[in-house]
Amino acid sequence: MSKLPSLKNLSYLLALHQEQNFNRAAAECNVSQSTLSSGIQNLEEQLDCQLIERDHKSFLFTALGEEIVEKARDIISASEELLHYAQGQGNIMEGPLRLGIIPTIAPFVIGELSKNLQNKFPKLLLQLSEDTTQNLLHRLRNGELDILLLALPMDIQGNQKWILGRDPFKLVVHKELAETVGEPVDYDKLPDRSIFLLEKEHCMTGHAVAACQLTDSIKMNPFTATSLHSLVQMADARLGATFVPQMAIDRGILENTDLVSLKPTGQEASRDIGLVYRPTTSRRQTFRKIAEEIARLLPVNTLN
Amino acid sequence: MSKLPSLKNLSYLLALHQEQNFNRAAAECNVSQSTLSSGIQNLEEQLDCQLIERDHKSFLFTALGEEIVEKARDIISASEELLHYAQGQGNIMEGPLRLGIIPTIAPFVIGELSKNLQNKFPKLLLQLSEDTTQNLLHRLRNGELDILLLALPMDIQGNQKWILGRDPFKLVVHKELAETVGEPVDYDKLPDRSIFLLEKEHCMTGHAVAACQLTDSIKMNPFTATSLHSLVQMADARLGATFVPQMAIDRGILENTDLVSLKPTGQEASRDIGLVYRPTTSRRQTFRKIAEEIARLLPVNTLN
DNA sequence: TATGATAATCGGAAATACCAATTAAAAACG
DNA sequence: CGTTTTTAATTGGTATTTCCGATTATCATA
Repeated sequence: MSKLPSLKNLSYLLALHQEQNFNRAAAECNVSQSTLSSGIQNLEEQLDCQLIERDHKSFLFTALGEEIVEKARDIISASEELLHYAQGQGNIMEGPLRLGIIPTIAPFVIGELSKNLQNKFPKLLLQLSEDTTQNLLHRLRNGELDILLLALPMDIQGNQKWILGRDPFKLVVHKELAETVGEPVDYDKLPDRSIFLLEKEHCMTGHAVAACQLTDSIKMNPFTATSLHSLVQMADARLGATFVPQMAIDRGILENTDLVSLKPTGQEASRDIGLVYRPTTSRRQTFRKIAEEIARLLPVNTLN
Repeated sequence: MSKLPSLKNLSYLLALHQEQNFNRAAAECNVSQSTLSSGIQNLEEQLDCQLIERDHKSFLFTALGEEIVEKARDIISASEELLHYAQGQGNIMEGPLRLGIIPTIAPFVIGELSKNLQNKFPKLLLQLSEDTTQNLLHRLRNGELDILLLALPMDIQGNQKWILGRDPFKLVVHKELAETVGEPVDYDKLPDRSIFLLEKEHCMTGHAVAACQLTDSIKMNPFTATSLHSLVQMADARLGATFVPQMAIDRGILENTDLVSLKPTGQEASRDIGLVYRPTTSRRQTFRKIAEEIARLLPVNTLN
């Protein structure tokens, strides 16, 4: 049997893939350019295949090379995890944990979550990152993040998930409008173009429209906001109505406003909140404990 | 950041864990005993923890050591998989595939299966292994096998599964007895102690009893057989009745006998057939293709 | 045509991996 | 009870590997 590739060479390959440049990749690995260059050649020899196509100045990863990079990433991160696990004497709730959260969830959980985790697992180093679902999934794949807190349903590609709980949507209107709309909401009683939503980059827009059975698009205003807090301000200024998730209301987003929240049309007008991770992770147990902590903070906890 | 452990040292650790002896482990790795010894010490130093307790003659793996072994196994096998994948130029249906099958499934699928796989994937090297569910699960965990074909429901521990299809149970009796029993079967019409089953090591016994709603244990004969073929022979000799899975009948297990098969009591008197694999595998795509091939051979294919 | 950037190559130095032989300690045996 | 066998650790020396700095070759571009 031929010799296994060395982790060192695999990490050279990853650095090269990330930097797309031998010098920078070498610097990244704290080795000389010549070392990295021969490391890659060495690897190609051992694997008996071409990983990069060289055209005498620059280079390109081959299709096979890209696939090897994917696999190498898993191996390197599993090795890092082993190292970290051993050095922590088997304590799984120790060291860095990189958690990505979408903007329509983050502000309403990170306060409580980081406080609780700090108390229960003082050696855990929570590193939060707020971004859109698509960017987060990309960064999870890259190994830049460990787990994601997302709203579902959603195409999570090759990843795995746990559904932690449910977060109902509420229609938020100025209190002087509440009477005319009724409860559950009759959208027909709202003026045309009076419902404001977030930019389409935010998955909440789609989730809210689907969950609340808001099919009549004439009711929607073409202006889109970039944050829930903006939407609330607009509603408070009597520009119209909007949807707000229950968890935001629980954390007081409507305080100091003249807004009221109404139950929207639709039996279960809600989004699911889930934790997403790579299927190849070796930290399921750690993630599970994080899942339990987050689930306790949700309006409806459905983690089994 | 401290240096990653080398794959070489991790493989020394695995060999030591398997052999529980430095000399044999060293031989296994084709290195001298001193090399392996210092390799392990090296690893302990790098990981900054004690992996084995030495008592001046023998040694014992520490709890942490055992856990590190588990993780190391995943890393080594992922690396082997990467190597193999690269050397096969990305062809996932190439090289050895170690498949474990329980004895109440194996004889009825391996013929067709290996023929079909041979045709479709001539470079695939199928290595079959027949054993009980418990032993197979143990060997899967050890990395000795890649995937298992089992009957479900079953505690598959930390592993993952695909349900491939359903396999109905039939009550098999001598044709002269068929009239008196009726269809669907009325167990009360059978003499006491007239139902023969397999040894309790075979999961089929439990599955058949549960699925066919055979609660009245007085009907069962305390003698237990070691194979379905024995059971059939006993039924043919008019010693009693027995349960046989549809897939066995489809493959002609009742040919050249005077037996008939009857539909047992119970709406869906059947077992599920599933493929089980380690959650940390990197060969899902390969396994999926195997799953499709197997599913086509089952009485009821439910693979989505 | 010169300049700068890039990746590959080469030769020597440093680090390491490895082995054979030896030691130390305990277990098995007579 | 002493001898032999088995086991893992240690030691010292050798072979191998890894790594770097310097150099070369190639191309882009100024």
